[in-house]
Amino acid sequence: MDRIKFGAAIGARGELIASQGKGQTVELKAQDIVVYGDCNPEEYPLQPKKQTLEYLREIAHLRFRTNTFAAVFRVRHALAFAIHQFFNDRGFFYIHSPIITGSDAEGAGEMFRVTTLPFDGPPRNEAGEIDFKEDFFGRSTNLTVSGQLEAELAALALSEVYTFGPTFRAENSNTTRHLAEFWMIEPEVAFADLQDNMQLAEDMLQYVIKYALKHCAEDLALLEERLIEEEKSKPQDQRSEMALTEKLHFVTGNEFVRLTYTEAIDILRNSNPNKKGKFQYKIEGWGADLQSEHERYLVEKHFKKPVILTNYPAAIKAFYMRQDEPREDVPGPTVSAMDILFPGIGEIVGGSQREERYDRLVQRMAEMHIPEEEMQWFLDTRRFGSCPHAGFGLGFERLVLFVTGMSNIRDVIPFPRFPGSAEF
RNA sequence: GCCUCAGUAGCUCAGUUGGUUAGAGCGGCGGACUGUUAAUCCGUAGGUCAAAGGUUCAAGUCCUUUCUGAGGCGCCA
Repeated sequence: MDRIKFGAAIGARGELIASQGKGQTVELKAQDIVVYGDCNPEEYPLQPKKQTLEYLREIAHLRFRTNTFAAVFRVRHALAFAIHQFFNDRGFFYIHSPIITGSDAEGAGEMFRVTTLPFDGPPRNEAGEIDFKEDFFGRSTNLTVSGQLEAELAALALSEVYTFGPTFRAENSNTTRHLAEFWMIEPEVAFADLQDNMQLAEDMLQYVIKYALKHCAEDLALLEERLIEEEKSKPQDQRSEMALTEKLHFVTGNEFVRLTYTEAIDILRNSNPNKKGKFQYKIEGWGADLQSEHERYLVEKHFKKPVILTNYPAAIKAFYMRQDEPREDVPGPTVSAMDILFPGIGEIVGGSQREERYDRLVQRMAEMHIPEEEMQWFLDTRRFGSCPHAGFGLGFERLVLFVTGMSNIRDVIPFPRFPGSAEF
């Protein structure tokens, strides 16, 4: 008995009987107990008490053993499984897009270089530049920032596809919702337009959240309890209006609000915080990108539910998004983009109908200085049997963040990678 | 990358306008008790106050730099 300390691994054999204790129905009346692994409590970093998430993050190799993280990772599993099930039920094919990519023209952010060249004295060409022809792949390569372009290639053959894999961004991002290595789901659908795209995203989000509510009830209850405890120490006005499961039911039971960027600007321009100068960035006119504070206002104050914003100004969006027909009531050119904004998380989905018209796409690439010669393989989809299609990217960890009610994205992935940290 | 806040025992924290030997709870160890659920009671050990430098008769407390962590912003999913 002396060896059974907190954290020890034991095996017990005995009779399962009705329990007299509170909060449990059965208990094991042990006949014999084996200690498999001792655990010295003086050295063991975990203790049977509340410990901060920041501290547990520093011992991420042991934090699986806490109730909170065990619950988080079971929910994470359920969500991943539900995503595959959702797409499979709808006839989508799971495509494995490459993790090492030769493309660096996607413009989705800074990339991590993949190389086997030596750092001291790499081979150089006649101009004195590093000669990547000598590198492992015979060219410069990076870790992928998105599987979208490859998914488009597959969609134009298999019609309905999705990717679900690791994604890497070398941005120096220090926030509660960014990681350098994260998992992204990217469906891509042929013959779909922006409306279809929005519907697919909303259906998917509601499906997987319902799945979690149904299959992770105990874990969500534990996480909800944790949140309620945590909020007791916060001032009244910072507490959330809904408990976790109530919030999830609300999202699955209500349609997302859909509005255009232009409509959103009108709402924001006439909003109280804008008139009273409460926004750090005042909304002056049409064309500027929305700041976090603006998105939060729309989602958390104005509509109080998930919001899908569409038809952003072309100037602030990616080259591959489909150009809209000009409209008299819209001040400038727009594209068929959509961002889904969730309370507390911000952007959880970013997508668009794709520009399927070869000439328009090439023209746009030229405007944005995307080297055409490196993108021939992508342009081939538009040269040979192009068709309307649409897709989006869902940040998996942001979804897990929302469903578990955790507040830092570093706590919903087992071993988070972020600037200055790649431990374990 | 920018801004703000924080770093005191294994963990969670208190430490007043700078002023004698730096405190508590939990955890550990020793004992008592026990159908317990974060058990309880008694006793006990445990600290280079993140690091370096400075101001001062005197620094956990003030200043500078560095490191680490958190939050906000930007980049985005």
